[in-house]
Amino acid sequence: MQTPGDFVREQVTSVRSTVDRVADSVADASGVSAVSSSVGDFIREQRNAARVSLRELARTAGVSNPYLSQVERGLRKPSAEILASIARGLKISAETLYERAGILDRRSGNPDTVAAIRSDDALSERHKAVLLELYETYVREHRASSPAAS
Amino acid sequence: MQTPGDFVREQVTSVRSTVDRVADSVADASGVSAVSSSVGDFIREQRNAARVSLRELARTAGVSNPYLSQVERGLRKPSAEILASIARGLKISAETLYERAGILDRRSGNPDTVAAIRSDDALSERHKAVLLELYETYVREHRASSPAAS
DNA sequence: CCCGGGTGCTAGCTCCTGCAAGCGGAGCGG
DNA sequence: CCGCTCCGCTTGCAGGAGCTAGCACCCGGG
Repeated sequence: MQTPGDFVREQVTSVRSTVDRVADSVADASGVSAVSSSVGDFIREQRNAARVSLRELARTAGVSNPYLSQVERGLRKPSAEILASIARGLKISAETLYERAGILDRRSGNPDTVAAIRSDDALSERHKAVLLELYETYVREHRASSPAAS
Repeated sequence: MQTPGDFVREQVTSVRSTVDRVADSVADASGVSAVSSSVGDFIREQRNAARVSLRELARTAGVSNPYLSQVERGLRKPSAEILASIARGLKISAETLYERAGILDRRSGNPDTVAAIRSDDALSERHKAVLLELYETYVREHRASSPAAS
């Protein structure tokens, strides 16, 4: 029989490829300190953190590369549809970009993520354990890369 | 120019119409009949439910009345900014309109957990993406194994 | 040396959003 | 009947979104 700990490890391993990429961008993110004021800056930051060229992001997002260039530099104000496409290309949530673009107000404060996961009855206990394990790992990484917190 | 009395009356009317609409939608909730396909239909429904004229909504939303007319009839595709203004004028959440407009796909699962992860600033965007992806996978698995959950 | 392919950016165009102006119709007081 | 105000809609236009084509630059290989 498998212990819960083993199961957690197995799950984490199963998403390793994705995590590896994330680890890369986190390692990169240590140098990223500038607070982006506009959406474009934020997009460019995320793109650079992901080590993706402008043209490649344009391709995966289904946008023309000149237009993406102009958006990143703040020369054009992309529509929500384009923002959603870019978010998809960057593998981040559309809400985040909308928020940066000022078309979506920030959601309620800072709820406890751990509590939310623990009390979520759409998850089995084992899945909760996986998510919590991964979550705490990420938080540790984040703290290590941005000591400015607290 | 507007007298203070008019202003008060306007506010009272606004509140009352909101209450009316809530009551309506509650009564409606028993059987959702009118499913609006486009955003415009939904806006018009909400406006009619609020007993507000097109011109008045246009005024409170800060949009021109001809344009609002065209939006409601599906002749124009409003930008997210305009949608946000209209949502404000209708006193409904922007997310709802975005969802109707197809520029925001509401994720599956417990919205509280999703919101918690999204608004957790101890996580990078890419970490959020990983956690959300994993979370959704788990929720789907859970639903598949226990279809009894409503 | 030059060529192919990569990077990001500029020029010019088309299409459509969003607005101001104006239309006909409905209700209401004189 | 006329004049006024509201309703929603149509028209024509300015401006910007988003694209295609092409620019300059850099790098590795023939």
